[in-house]
Amino acid sequence: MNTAKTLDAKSPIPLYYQLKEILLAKIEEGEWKNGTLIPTENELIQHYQVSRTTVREAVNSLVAEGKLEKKQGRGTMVRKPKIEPVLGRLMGFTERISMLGFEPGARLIEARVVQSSETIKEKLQGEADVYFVKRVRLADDEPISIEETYWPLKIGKLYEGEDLNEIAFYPVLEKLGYKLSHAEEVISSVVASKEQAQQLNIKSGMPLLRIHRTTYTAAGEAIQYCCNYYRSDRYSYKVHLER
Amino acid sequence: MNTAKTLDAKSPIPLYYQLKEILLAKIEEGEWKNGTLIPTENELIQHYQVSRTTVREAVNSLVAEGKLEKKQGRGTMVRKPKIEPVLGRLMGFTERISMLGFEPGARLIEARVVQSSETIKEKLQGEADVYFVKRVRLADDEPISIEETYWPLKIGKLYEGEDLNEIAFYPVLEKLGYKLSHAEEVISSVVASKEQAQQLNIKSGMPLLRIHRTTYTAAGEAIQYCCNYYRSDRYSYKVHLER
DNA sequence: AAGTGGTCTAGACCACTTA
DNA sequence: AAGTGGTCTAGACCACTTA
Repeated sequence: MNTAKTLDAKSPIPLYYQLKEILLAKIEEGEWKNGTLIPTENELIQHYQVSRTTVREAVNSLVAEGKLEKKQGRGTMVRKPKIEPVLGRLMGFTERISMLGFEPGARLIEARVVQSSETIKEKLQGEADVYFVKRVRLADDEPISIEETYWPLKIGKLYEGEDLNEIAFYPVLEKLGYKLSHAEEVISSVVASKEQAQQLNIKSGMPLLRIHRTTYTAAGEAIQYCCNYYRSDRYSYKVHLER
Repeated sequence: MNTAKTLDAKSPIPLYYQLKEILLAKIEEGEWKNGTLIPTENELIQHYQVSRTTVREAVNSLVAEGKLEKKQGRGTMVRKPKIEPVLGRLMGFTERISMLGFEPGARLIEARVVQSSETIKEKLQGEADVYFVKRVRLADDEPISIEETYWPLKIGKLYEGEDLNEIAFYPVLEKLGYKLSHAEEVISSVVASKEQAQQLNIKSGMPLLRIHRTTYTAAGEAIQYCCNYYRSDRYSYKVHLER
């Protein structure tokens, strides 16, 4: 039990920070399980031989990070992993649909190099030619959306040889070391064309949610532009707003 | 200068919190300008006759909220207002449209007490009757959306006597001390009914962006449920996602 | 060198939860 | 009644910034 690391008072690293790291390790390594109470302030004071202020500083910063939760009179608890803050998180179709509890799928319509339109050029910061992939996306084998993606050629190359009826784009990129950072989306409403209706197995004239997305790497480079058309009867878009 | 409020040691409100509110007021009322240094910890200790711990607790919580910024050896500064994080911010139509550079407006269609449907009951946490307001919203005198809002009766009462062809809801609530906290939205796509098309001055069958919003107060109470139908040719919804 | 915030101690009384 | 975290005091030494 008392394998506990001790704090180094001579270190330039503040005591509260050393303690915080120790507590964090116990949480992440599962020594302290979700929902259980951690030792009380007095126990931590005794154990690590520091003042209450120091203990509180360590614990409070973990509370601020959402790792711990304090209740006056009761104790300090390891926080159950929050219900994934799903909203506002950049995800691909595969990831999103899996998370919603469906089996993701794809049906390739076409994949080829095309000339950039003006829009594409603007979004992808001037690429003359781009790699275009068009797929119907499925959830539990039912068509949910039409996905039209445009990639800079150097990215497109990475997908050659991959089975476009199968792959999810983002995991491939991340495995190759690309760091996705954020995306901007513009959402609007359109009615299904005859072709779209057929591909989505709905009647033409039905409303579709159209989502344009531009995705950026951590370096600030636009790495993807896509246009997705979602069946509005099977998919809705959720947003969380803060005042 | 020394019109400063003093702290009430006998109040059940903690000293650090009283102090925090005082500091916050000085920032928001502009007594302390953006980018200037606020009094030092020692000055605050002297002035308010509290311990350093208490001062630090007040200041640190404002630092956590982004209102202040500390620099060791230099002092504590009022933080310049961030480049408005417009996306993801809960705003009413009036605020949003103004920000986009248009003149907001409204045309009242109806306002009355109605029985709650099952949906409304669920969203507004069980209210039996609700105050319903339906308006067409305008930007530069052009119809942009149809706004159907449902309010708990006690909130609805606040709008009686107000000119519903004029008012923006949120500012009224906030002036009355209601603290809006956040909202959840569900976005989908629909086609305009004949009536909607007429109200929005478009053809029926045109696509509309439908946005359901449930708004919550800081107390966690659902204070508004609304359903907005936006012309998709004049309005699009922007979202920022983080990986 | 003087002044700032950063870290830390030892102690006190309190409100709240649980047994 | 005992134990928890919440608030608060008075004091100390430190690293960093500025003059």
